[in-house]
Amino acid sequence: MDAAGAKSIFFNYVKKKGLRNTRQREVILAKFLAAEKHITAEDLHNILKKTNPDIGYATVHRNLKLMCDSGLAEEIKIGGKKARYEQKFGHEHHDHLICLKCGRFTEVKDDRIERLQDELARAKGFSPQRHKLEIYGLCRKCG
Amino acid sequence: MDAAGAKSIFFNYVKKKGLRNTRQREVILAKFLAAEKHITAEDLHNILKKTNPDIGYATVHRNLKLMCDSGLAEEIKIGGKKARYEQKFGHEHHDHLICLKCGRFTEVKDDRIERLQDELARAKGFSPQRHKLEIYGLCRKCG
DNA sequence: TTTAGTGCAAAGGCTTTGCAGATGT
DNA sequence: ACATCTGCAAAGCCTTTGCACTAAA
Repeated sequence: MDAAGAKSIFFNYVKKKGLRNTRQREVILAKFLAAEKHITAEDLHNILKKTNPDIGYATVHRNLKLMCDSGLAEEIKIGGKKARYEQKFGHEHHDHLICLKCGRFTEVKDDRIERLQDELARAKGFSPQRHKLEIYGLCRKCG
Repeated sequence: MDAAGAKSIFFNYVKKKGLRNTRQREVILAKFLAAEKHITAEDLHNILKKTNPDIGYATVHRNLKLMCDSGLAEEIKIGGKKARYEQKFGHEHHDHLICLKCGRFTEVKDDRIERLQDELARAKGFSPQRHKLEIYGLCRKCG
């Protein structure tokens, strides 16, 4: 699915909720979709300031939260540092390899692990809904 | 290993680092070891206040950090909320099932998952050191 | 007696909220 | 019109730090 698709998902959600389609909301969404994978609210705000210096930090936060509610974005916090936001749409679930030296993330996924996680949870009488797997270590460059 | 063993690990570390063995340090450690598995700094501070009302919050934080450095404790942050501290000692690595309704944690572990994680990382040229797996869903009671 | 440790309060770092004015619908 | 949205600044929340004093070694 392309950015236009994501846009319509988001604005359908907004409409359904009786919320409004503002100039800021539109540009925040557009820049978010065009941005790198794991962006912070601050980074996004900085990008926005170039073209829309009037947009406030709070508005960026409010809209990122709304994007998460709509299912378009997901908040991830790594190491208790500031939140990062990831596009979920057209972007299937994955886990992260996080380099302890350079801090870069790599996305990975393994169906066998996914399946085992599910089994493991169910074996404990738990109904899994989602999960987060982060593997910390050294990447190829830093190792 | 018992609490006495944990204590000596910690104070050996403290000594080796040229640090000191204070009254506060001793009681913070003792209460931490006696406390529930995933305690927050605030909870620990509250417990301490009962017997040692003079101990400050900052001191609790400072000592929890020291316990982490010594390898005795581990800081875990779940959902970006306040940090929780876990006893690592005599307590092998495990993952967490986290109930979205009641918030309770359950510890789980599966060697097959551990192995696959390792393989997966290495296949990407990554040298894994540690990882964190959190599975969110509903526990038996809340499901 | 020297240097780490402590308690307090203040400062940080990030996120959230209150408010008055602006703006979609 | 009227409720949502926005920008600003202030407040929150938790953690960390600066400082003068206390206390290990």
